[in-house]
Formats: sequence, C-alpha cells, structure tokens
Amino acid sequence: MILSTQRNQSGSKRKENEALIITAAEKIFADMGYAGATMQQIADAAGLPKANLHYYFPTKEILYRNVIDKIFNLWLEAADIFDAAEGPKDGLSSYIDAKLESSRHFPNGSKVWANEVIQGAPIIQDYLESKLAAWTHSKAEIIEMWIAKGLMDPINPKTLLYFIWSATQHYADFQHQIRTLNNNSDLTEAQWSEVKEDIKKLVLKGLGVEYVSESPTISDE
Amino acid sequence: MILSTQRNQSGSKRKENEALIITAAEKIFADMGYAGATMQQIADAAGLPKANLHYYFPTKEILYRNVIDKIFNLWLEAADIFDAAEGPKDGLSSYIDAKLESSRHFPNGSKVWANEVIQGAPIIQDYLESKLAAWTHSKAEIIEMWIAKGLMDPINPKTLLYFIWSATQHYADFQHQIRTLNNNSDLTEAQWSEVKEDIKKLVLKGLGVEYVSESPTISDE
DNA sequence: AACAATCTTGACCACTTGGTCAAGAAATTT
DNA sequence: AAATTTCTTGACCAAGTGGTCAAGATTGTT
Repeated sequence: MILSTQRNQSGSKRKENEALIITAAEKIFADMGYAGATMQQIADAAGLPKANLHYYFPTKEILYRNVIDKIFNLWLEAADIFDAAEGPKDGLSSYIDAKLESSRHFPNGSKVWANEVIQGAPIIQDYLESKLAAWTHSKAEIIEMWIAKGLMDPINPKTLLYFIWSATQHYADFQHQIRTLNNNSDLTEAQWSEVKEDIKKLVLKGLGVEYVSESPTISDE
Repeated sequence: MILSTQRNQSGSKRKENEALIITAAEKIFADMGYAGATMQQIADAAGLPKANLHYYFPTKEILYRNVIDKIFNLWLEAADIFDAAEGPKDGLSSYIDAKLESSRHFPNGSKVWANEVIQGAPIIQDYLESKLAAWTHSKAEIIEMWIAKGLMDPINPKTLLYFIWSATQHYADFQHQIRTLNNNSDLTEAQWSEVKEDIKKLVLKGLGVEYVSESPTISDE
C-alpha cells in the first residue's frame, strides 16, 4: 500500500509503468510547479524516454490530472477515522495524527495540491466544487453534532477544519522552511512527537475538550 | 502606504514605474507561479510593452526577487506588534489580527511566498537562512519569556509560530478553496470577524490564556 | 534652442518545450 | 512460428519564451 512500484508478476505492464510515472511526476510537480515541470524532467526521474511518457499519458495536463486524482483520494481517505469516532477528543486527535503522518511521509502530494489551489485551481476546479464540497459538508455536520451534544465549545465547523488542515499541511508544504529554521535538518522523531502533542493539545484544549498528554513532558494542572 | 501606485509629482518616473510593474508582477506570479508567469502577461497587466519591463528589470529573476523583497519586508513588519506587547493575550491576538488582515487584503504576497517555499525556495534561500532565521529566533525568545513568567502554557515556540502562520496565511493561500466552499462567494465582513474571533479564541484558550470574546455571539461558561 | 539623459517600443533571435511520428522491439495470441 | 497487439525510442517540429537592440520619443538641463 505504500510502495506501489514493485509489483511485477501478474499486473499488466501498463499499470506498472503508469504508477512509476505518476510517482515521478508527483515529485517533479511538487518541486517545480505545473508550469515549471517539464516532461523531460519527469521522464528522467522515471528513468524512461520522454516519448514513452506520452504513450501512457498523451498530454502533460492529463498526467497532471492523474497525479491530482491520486492525491485527492488519499486526502479523502485520511478522514475515515473522523466518521468512526465517538467524539471530538478521539476524532480530532486521530485526524490530526493522520494528517501529520501524511505530511511527514508523503509531502509531495500536499505540495502539488497547495500549488494548484494557490493558483486558483485552474485544472481541478470541478473537484473542489463536487467532491471536496460534499466531503466538507459531511464533516461539518459531525462537528456540529459534537457541539450540540456539548462535547466541545461552539465554533464554526469550517473554520475548525481549515485550522486543522492548515496546521498539519503546513508541515508538508513548508517543509523546506521548517527544515531551514531547524538548523538545516529534518525534524527528528522526537521533534515530530512533540509537534503532534503540541498541536493536539492546543486544538483540544482550545475547544474546551479535556486532553491528557501521552508523553509526560510536563505535568501541569 | 497602501496604494503606492499614484504618486506623480516629485518622484522619479523610475520609482513610479517600478512600483507599477512590481504590483502587476505580484499578481501574475501569485496566479501562475514563477515558471508559469510570462513577462508578456506581466507587461499586459501593467499596461506596458514587454521591452519596457526589461528596461527596469533586466531579467525575470531580478523582477521576481524584487517582488519577494517587498513581500518579505511586509511579513517582518507585521510582527512589530509582537515585540511591543505586554503578554501573550495582547501580543498573540494582535499578531493574529494583523496576519489575517494581511491575508484578507494582500493575498498575493502570501501566495508568492508560499509558492516559492513549497518549491524549495530555489531563489530566496538566503532570505530564509539569514533574515527569517534571526526573526524567528527573536520571537521565540519572547514566547519563551512569556512561558517562563507563567503567562501561558508551555509549548515549543516554533510550533506555535508555525501554527499561527499556517492558520492565518491559509486564508490567503487557499483563498480560492475557501471561496469555493463558501458558495463561491468571498467571506463577508461578518464571516471575517467570526474567523478572527474563532482563531484567537482557539489559540489563546488552547494556550491557557484567558480570553474574552469581543463579539457576544455566544455567552457560555 | 541645443544638448544630454532617460524612457519607450516594435521587430527580432536563440533556445526550450510539449507533442508527433514512424520504425522497430517485445510480448501475447492464434 | 506466424500474426497481432502492445510497448519503446530517437529524431523531428511548431509554438512560445526570455531577452536584445537600435531607432525614436520625452523629459530635464544649460
């Protein structure tokens, strides 16, 4: 489920190479933006000649759409936890964990998405209007239910969602800046744990949800 | 201080046109990314022939650097409030207000910055390492002092800064997405107020700082 | 008014880019 | 093993790009 590159036997060559190309493209699009990425760079990253890319994906835009498609589905899946949760303490903290893990291990997807949206979603506007809108609405209802039950302070559900998205995706999108401000090193395991704890604590406490820190860093109150 | 475009009299034509071009460039770079923006588009947006741009800014990269320069200085200025503040309640809420105002009224700068950092800051890495690092360090010290004085809960200062940056800049960078999820309308005045209140409340309460809501939307507790 | 400095602009060029194509190599089917 | 489908690839092209340039227009100075 993680490395979908190595699967030779029964699968058709097409599926295999498409996945290889999409992975390469994701990285190049993340690093260079849509316009800045060249088919040649993607081809090199995938270890294939450029003409071969056009065999599988006729145009750059079609390739790009496929990349976005994969990203977006992961995006949606990340929040299944949300639905199954009993209440905000459980649901929000699981969601924050999941989004941070995703930012940590698959930052490219988030970067491509951010790039696209910043530029006004010229290519994936239909996604926003259909799928994302529906998804957001359904999550907002859950949050409203939690508020109605008195499980958390009142807040505009969308504001809360944006809050969590921005806080977590920031660690993917601004990876480079964070790294630079961390003495040019990636965050260590310990630092990632601390970030997770700090964010969950801040959000949950900020919403009036009692939260018990996992790591006994500070015993307060 | 806001519209620096109309100032004819004494100022040299150079200053005037440079400002015009930079403003146009900021918008195009925000909408298209560095590679996606063309000098011709910027020229059209500024109402000048392309060759004229190259008279004032010899290369695209030099123009881009000038845009970044302007943005970055505004970025830094926004946090002067921070230094002058008595404590977190005052300082953080003023900072959040200022950043949200900036996201609301000047989203382009934030977008250009985000685009650049997402792509690994290929052009402005020196800024990050020098100015931004120093700036961050100085703010972190203030936060640590507040913590030491018991004015707020302990938290990693950088995590808190990233938190505020992401939450506020999200409203600029993801403006399009937010608009789409808001029935294709920009946030109203009332919605902006609500966002401000919600974010400040969440952050301050999350940090254990007592906060009294300005607008009596909900009387709880 | 003459001169100098600054600014304006259409035409132009070298180079990169997405995309094409046709010939051939592998793999699959009959 | 012959036929057919799928895949591979170097060479090529039209379009768009950043940047140049030289001739002229404006403005400022003496």
